[in-house]
Amino acid sequence: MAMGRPREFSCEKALDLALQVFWRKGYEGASMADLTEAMGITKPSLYAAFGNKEELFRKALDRYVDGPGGYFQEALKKPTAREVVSHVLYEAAEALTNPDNPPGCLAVQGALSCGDAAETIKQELMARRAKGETDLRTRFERALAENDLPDGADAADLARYISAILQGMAVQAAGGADRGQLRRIADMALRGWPPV
Amino acid sequence: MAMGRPREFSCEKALDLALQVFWRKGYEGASMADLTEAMGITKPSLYAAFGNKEELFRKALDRYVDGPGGYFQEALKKPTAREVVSHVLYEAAEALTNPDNPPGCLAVQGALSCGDAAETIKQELMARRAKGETDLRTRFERALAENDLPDGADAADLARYISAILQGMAVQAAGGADRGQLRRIADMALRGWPPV
DNA sequence: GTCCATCTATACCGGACGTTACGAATGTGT
DNA sequence: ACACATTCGTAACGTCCGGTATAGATGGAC
Repeated sequence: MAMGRPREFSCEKALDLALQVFWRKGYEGASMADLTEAMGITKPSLYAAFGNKEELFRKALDRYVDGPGGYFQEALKKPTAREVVSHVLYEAAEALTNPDNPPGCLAVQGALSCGDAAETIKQELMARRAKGETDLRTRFERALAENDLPDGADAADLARYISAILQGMAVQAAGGADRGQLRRIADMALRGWPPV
Repeated sequence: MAMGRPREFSCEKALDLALQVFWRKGYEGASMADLTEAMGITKPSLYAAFGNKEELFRKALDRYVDGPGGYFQEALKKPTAREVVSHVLYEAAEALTNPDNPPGCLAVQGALSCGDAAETIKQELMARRAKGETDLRTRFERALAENDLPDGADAADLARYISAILQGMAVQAAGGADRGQLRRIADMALRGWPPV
C-alpha cells in the first residue's frame, strides 16, 4: 500500500505543535517560519502534508475543538440546564488557564480582527463561535420543553448571554487572569442563573 | 511662530481615520498602505507627523479612549454602583454597535494575540484593560464604604466580573451581534446584580 | 524679493512574508 | 537488483512589509 519514502514525522504531533503556535500568536501573527520551527519540519514538508497556511489552521482548529475545546460539547450532555451552565463555566475556567496550553481560547483570539488576507479565517472563527452558541440554544430549548427553565425565558438570549460570559472569560485569560479569578467569575454568573 | 510650509491635513482628522482602520483590522492587520490610503496622506507625511506605526497606534488608542470608549469613564461617575453597572453595560451595547464605527472594542480586538513584532502593543492593550478594571474596582470599593454594595462583596471580583461581561459583549459585537442582542445581554447581567 | 524651515511626493531600501522548483534521499513492490 | 513513488532539504521565487533618502513645492520671516 504505502508507496515511496515514508514521512519522518507524525502528522498529529505536528498538528498539535502548530495548534500551540496559532493559539499563542493568532493566525496572522504565526509566520510559516514560526510554524515549521515549532513543528520540527521544513516548509515543503508542511505544504505537502497540510496544503497551505489556511488549511493548516483549519486542521489545527478542528483538533482544538475536539481536544482542548472539547469541554463545551461535553457540557451540553449534562442532564439539567443548570448543570450544563455550571460545567461549561467551570471547565472553561480550567481549560482557559491550562498551563500546558496558551491562555485563552483559539476561537476567540485566533483572528478577532485581521487584515484582508485573513478575512476568510475570521469568518470561519465567527461561524464556529456561532455554532457553539446555536448548540447551546438548542440545549436550552430542550430544557424549556422539559420545564427545566422558567417559562418565558428565551433560549437564544440565554445562549448568547452564556456565550458572552465564556468569551469574556477568554479575554480575561488572554489578559493574564488566573484560574481562581476565572472560577470566581463563574461563581458570580452562576449565582444569578437563570436570569429569569 | 509657525515656520516653513504648513501641513495640508488635520492631524486629528487623520488620527480619527487611522483609528477606524486599526479598529477594523487590528494592529497587525492594518498595513501602512491601508493607513495612508484611509488617511489621505503619503507615508513620509505620516512618519513625520506620528513617528511610526506603533506610535500612531498609541495615539489612535488615546483618541479611542477619550472618544468612542469614553462611556466607560463616564459611567464611573454615576452615584450608585447599580447605576454605574447599568450605564456601562447599556452604553457599551450602544458603542459596540455604533454604525459609524467598526463593531467591537479596539482595546479587545486591537491585538488580542499577535506575532513578536506586535508584542508591545498587546502588552499596552492588556495594561489598558487592566486599568479599566482597576478603575471599576476602585469605584466599587467606594460603593462598599458607602454601604452601596452588600457587606462581604469583593470589589476586585465584581470589577473582574463586569469587565468580563463587557469584553464578552465586545466579542459578540465583533461576531455580528446587533444592538438589541447586546442590550438583552445587559438586561440579564443586570438582573443578577449584585451577585451577592 | 529672498531666505529658509517645513511639508509633499516619488522612488527606493533591506528584510520578511507565503509559496514552490528542483534534485538528492529513502523505502516499497516486483 | 531494479524501478518507482514519495519525502526531504536547499535555495530561490515574487510580493508585500515597515521605514527612509532625496528632491521639489510652499509659504512665513525679514
